[in-house]
Amino acid sequence: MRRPQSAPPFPAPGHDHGPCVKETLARAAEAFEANGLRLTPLRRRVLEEVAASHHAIGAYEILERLARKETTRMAPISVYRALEALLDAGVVHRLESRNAYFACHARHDHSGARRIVLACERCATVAEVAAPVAFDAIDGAASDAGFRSTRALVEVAGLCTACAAAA
Amino acid sequence: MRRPQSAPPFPAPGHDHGPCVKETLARAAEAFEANGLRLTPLRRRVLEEVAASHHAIGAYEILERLARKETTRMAPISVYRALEALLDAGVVHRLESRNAYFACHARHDHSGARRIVLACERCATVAEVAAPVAFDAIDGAASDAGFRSTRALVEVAGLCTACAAAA
DNA sequence: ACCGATAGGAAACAATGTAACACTATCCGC
DNA sequence: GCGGATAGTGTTACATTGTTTCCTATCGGT
Repeated sequence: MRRPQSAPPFPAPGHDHGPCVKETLARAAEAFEANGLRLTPLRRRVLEEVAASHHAIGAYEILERLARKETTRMAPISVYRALEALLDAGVVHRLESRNAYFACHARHDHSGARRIVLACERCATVAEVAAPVAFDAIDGAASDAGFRSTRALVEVAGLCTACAAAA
Repeated sequence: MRRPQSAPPFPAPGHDHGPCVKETLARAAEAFEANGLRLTPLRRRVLEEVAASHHAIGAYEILERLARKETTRMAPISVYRALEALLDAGVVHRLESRNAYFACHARHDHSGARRIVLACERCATVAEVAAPVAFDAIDGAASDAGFRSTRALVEVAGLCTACAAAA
């Protein structure tokens, strides 16, 4: 059975992105609230930049974009601190293989984070999908090797639906 | 069936490391030869540093260790170029989640590279194991999402046999 | 001898990420 | 309301990781 997706992981090319951002911000507010933390203006601005697309974006790119909008240029550390808070809150993830950050566009459980990341090599769009079988197999292989795994990172490069069709 | 390993992926704590290095160097010479390239002194020295342990090591750490041995300090670019050649030859891999490099201590097929990387959080030892089921599951999940995958990166953090026993 | 491919030295730079310290804001218990 | 604890931010400087550019050398084939 081809497990159906409630929402397609890759957004349609010309989709209305407004709701994506809005929902992400709402989830962020919720997540911070739930941990007794605050979605401050700084964190909100950083999150807005990250969530502005379905691409992974570098920390300095965020810095650059905010600087263009805001007349004052903040220090890198400010962006990194905001990113850390957003990562902890689970509303932003890090694409390790590219040292970049992307917004989590779905309301899922991130304790455990057993989701794989798909990154399109052509359009740079990033999506996450659940893959329990894959993680079970990874844990099994690790365990067979006498390894007690605590966290598995899976990042897949390839072509998203639209780019595969275009190619 | 618990697929048996010809050699245990994690070396015994006090194992004789000499043969590991020797075999890795031999495989490197072979791999370069096969591609019409050369295992030059520089590349050999860099490889020796990487292969000196079963840990992942940073490029600048390699630079540092060579500088200590050699009176002359080379430029970072030299190490990076050597590493690139070694990566291409498949005798060194990169631990993406830590921006570090480790020697491949087994003679396996690198076209495709469907192996997962296990990195001990306590002793920093790195090992690779085959996990065809995991990669099949990853490809399946990607494909279900309409993603055509070309390369999957799997890095697992946890505790190796020895460290799990010690903990 | 000459050519193209391979290899590497030197200097500067680019990109990514942190440490240390000072300060303000907010919340909570009394 | 006061005082301490925690959370959040600014500023400066620094650390780590990786690259661009230009030039020189070496090797193998013709």
